[in-house]
Amino acid sequence: MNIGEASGRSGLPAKTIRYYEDIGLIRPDRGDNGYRDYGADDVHKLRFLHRSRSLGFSVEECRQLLALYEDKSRASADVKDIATAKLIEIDRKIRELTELRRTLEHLVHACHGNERPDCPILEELSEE
Amino acid sequence: MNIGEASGRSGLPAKTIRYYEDIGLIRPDRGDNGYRDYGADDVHKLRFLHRSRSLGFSVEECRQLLALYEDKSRASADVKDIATAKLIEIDRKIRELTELRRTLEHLVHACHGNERPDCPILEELSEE
DNA sequence: CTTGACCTTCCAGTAACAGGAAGGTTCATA
DNA sequence: TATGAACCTTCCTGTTACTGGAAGGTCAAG
Repeated sequence: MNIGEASGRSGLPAKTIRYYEDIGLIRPDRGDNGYRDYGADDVHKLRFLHRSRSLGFSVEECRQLLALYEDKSRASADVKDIATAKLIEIDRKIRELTELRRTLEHLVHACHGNERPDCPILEELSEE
Repeated sequence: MNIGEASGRSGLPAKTIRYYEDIGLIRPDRGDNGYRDYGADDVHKLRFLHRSRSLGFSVEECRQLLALYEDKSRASADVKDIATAKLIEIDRKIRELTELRRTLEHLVHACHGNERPDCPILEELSEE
């Protein structure tokens, strides 16, 4: 498929997809007309990139995560180490998002009006 | 306190803190010597910025989130709208992180060796 | 066979910092 | 009192991860 369809299916702008090719993240085939030609597996990778980028992982981290998929012989210890480190990082992000959510919900529902600016939530945020 | 201590307490590099001042996110006092002087509430805001940035919110989104704290009369509907939109976004991020975690864990523990590259996880990732 | 919607490369701009130079301030120590 | 380390300041440049736009080739429909 062309880049437009790959863009539509992955959610990434075509510009970004070309950029990811520039920096060597994805290597689509080329048709005789010079157009990029994406397969279903490319779209999977693009989706994955879209997600992990939006979740605060850097492009280099995404490159590592992607390597976990592409490594055919995933037995090596360093690959496992990377994955384990990412798992810890993901858990931390989930915890922080959950806290952020609680804080925000508190602000919206409970803390309306006059009990500011010395709202206890600000204190709460400074913990840990 | 000076910027160094504010940096230590918030986890943000001093460079970043100065940048956030440049773009109008935080307005610390200045001492007679020209040094920036941060209060405890400033540190709270910096912590908050640190977190929300690392979770994939843009600086402009962080500015909105911060406005929720700073808005003394938080009765206005648009502020509530912003907060509600952020809550939805946070929920989505949590869901996606949870999926990413599951995927990664699967890769590390279950999917080792030869069942690739047509691993079912890639199919799974393409859903939704 | 032209029109519009694709696609291409290339170059410039933006966002969100990070590094480093050049210089002022503060504080412990000699 | 002086000197040196460890702070701080502004300013300017560089990097990352895109984004927009120009200039031009391709393709399917009318």
